[in-house]
Amino acid sequence: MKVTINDIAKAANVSKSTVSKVINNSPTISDTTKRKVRQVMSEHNYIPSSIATQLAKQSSLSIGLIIDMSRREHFLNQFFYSIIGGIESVVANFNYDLTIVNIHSQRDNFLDRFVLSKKVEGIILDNTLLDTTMANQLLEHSFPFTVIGKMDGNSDVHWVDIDNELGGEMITKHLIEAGYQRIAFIGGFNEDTIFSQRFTGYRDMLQQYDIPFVDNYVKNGSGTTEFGYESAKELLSEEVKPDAFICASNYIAHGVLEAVKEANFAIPEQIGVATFDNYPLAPYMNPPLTCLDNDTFFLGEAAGNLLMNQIKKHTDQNYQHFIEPKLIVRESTRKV
Amino acid sequence: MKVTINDIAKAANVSKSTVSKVINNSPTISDTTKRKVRQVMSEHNYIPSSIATQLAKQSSLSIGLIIDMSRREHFLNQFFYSIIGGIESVVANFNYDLTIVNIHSQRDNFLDRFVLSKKVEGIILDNTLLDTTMANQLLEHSFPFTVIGKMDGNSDVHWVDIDNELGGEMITKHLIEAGYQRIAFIGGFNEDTIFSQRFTGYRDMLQQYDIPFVDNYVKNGSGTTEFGYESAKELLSEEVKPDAFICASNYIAHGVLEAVKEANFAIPEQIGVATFDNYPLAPYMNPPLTCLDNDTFFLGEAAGNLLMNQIKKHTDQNYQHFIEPKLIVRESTRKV
DNA sequence: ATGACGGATGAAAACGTTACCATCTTTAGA
DNA sequence: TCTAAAGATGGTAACGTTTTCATCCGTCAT
Repeated sequence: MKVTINDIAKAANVSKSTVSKVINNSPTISDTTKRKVRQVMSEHNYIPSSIATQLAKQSSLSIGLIIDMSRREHFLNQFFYSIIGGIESVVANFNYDLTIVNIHSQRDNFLDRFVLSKKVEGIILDNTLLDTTMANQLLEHSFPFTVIGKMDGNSDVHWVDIDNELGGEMITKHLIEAGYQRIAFIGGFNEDTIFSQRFTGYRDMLQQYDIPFVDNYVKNGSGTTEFGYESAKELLSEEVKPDAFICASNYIAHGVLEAVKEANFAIPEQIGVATFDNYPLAPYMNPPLTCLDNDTFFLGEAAGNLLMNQIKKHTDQNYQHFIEPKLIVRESTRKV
Repeated sequence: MKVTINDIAKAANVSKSTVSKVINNSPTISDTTKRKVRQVMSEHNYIPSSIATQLAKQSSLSIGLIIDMSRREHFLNQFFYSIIGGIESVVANFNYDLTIVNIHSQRDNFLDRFVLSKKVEGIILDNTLLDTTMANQLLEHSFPFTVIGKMDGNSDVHWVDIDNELGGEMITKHLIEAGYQRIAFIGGFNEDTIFSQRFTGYRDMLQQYDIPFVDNYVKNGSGTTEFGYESAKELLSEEVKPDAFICASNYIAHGVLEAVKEANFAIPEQIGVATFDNYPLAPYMNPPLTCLDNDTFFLGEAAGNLLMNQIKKHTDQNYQHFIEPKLIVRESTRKV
């Protein structure tokens, strides 16, 4: 029924070692033999068993990406597609495959079943998914893993993250240099460390430019469009209004945009609006929105490289690092 | 170094057959032996090798999802996350894992290397990715596969698809019943079979209600915001204007919305706007957009079930079927 | 007391490769 | 002509499980 290396060996009148060497294109096999064996292989429709090869070579040629599908708001999820694209592009170079594992449908035994059993040779996961116990277990087994998202404290773990604090600085600096004076920050920045990092960048940059930090200009709430709308409306009705809004998400930005238009202020001439996390429709808003663009494909690549270097035991000089976001300036902040 | 089943057997003073049976919780092993062996296993930090198990059991417990990352506009890509979620949720029930393979970075040998070598036991792919050659090869090897997207002609292949024609009918019917009379269809419907299916549904429903089909009300071009804007602007400047727009994508819808507002028509009172493919920001548009919602998670589940049934050799009575889209009515079409 | 049976366990053969080392055949150099 | 080295190929032991039988040992019915 199923054709194996033995069948080929017999049919080609050689030993199975020879067949194996032909498969792996060993230089010690003569060209004539190679031709003959390959001929027989294709006549018999022979494909070597991946699993047997894995066992003999002691390598599964796959890595795992751990996610939690139950959390819709998860960072990894939001940029899932491009992060995967980045990871895939690097592991494919090594002939590795990428297996997705939903930690939520595996909860307890996923480490044993999937990881330590060596079904994959390394894993990539989000920092919110990695608790101390798991980290220790992985380190203990010296099982290769890479974290997406900054890890404090543990100098052994490899991680890569978007530099959100820098992002906060960049977007703030841009607004200041564009001529805006009273910059508000609308976000749910306490819910999530990402937001609080961005907020820190915002505050630091104000200070750097000697612009007073106005407590009231910072709105902290849910990340909804309604919240953005209400916050902007409220701020715009004050004596001394902000002349620019930094929005923590595109949902918030939509609300802010509405409120500003409703109050009949011109964007960007009177009010500037910028938001984090560039998204496909941002260039098509009215006006097109200035955004911070996180190169999540590159983030995936970086994570993939960090992991593959561990697996291949290449030393990685810089295994904890940030990726710079890019500022994409569009109409919504072109004051001049 | 690495602890195997033999080490456990020795340490527990039993044969490795016994250890194996304990691992698989065979009922023929006495409770005392089970306890003893389990004790030893955990003392030695023993985890059975997944690969060896795969070889012995002749089963890899994984399936593959084939995608083409180079095509950003790809249907599978657009709803990647929720489709994956659906697939994962069903395969996880069978203890299977999901491996993502980018056909683009594998082009030639992916079938041999990944599929026929049995690295995965079945695959799921998009109908645009499956040419006749590949289909025949898979069928010839009786390798389980399931297609996302309708397949004409071949009665053997398992597929599941969103019923786009029905979707076109539903959205058109809704507009008609909401009281709109002259419904335009803005899309790039020739580029893609999805759009042409939707267009068919639109035309059929007009006919069903004896509403004349106005050639000029159908705009066929690129799927961009600009195209939507220009099309709507043009149509709104005509003698007999449309009073409703069906947009093939949310990009187009943005453009249409702009043009309608600019021309100072009230939505939904004077002009109705509806679009395909519900997206997160749709409820937060001004006004919130009526959309067709494709339950892509469910689509993933359906594909997963189709595939697992093949792998488990359960006969599937209905292995070619459509999934009904859902209409989500929002402000943009609430004429009354 | 004996035979049959059922419950536990073990021995050994798969599963389908790779990799090490030995062997055999040429070929080149002296 | 002989020897050493290089070039091809094969034998066999891994790789780490599962699975099929066979065996052993009590126990129970006759």
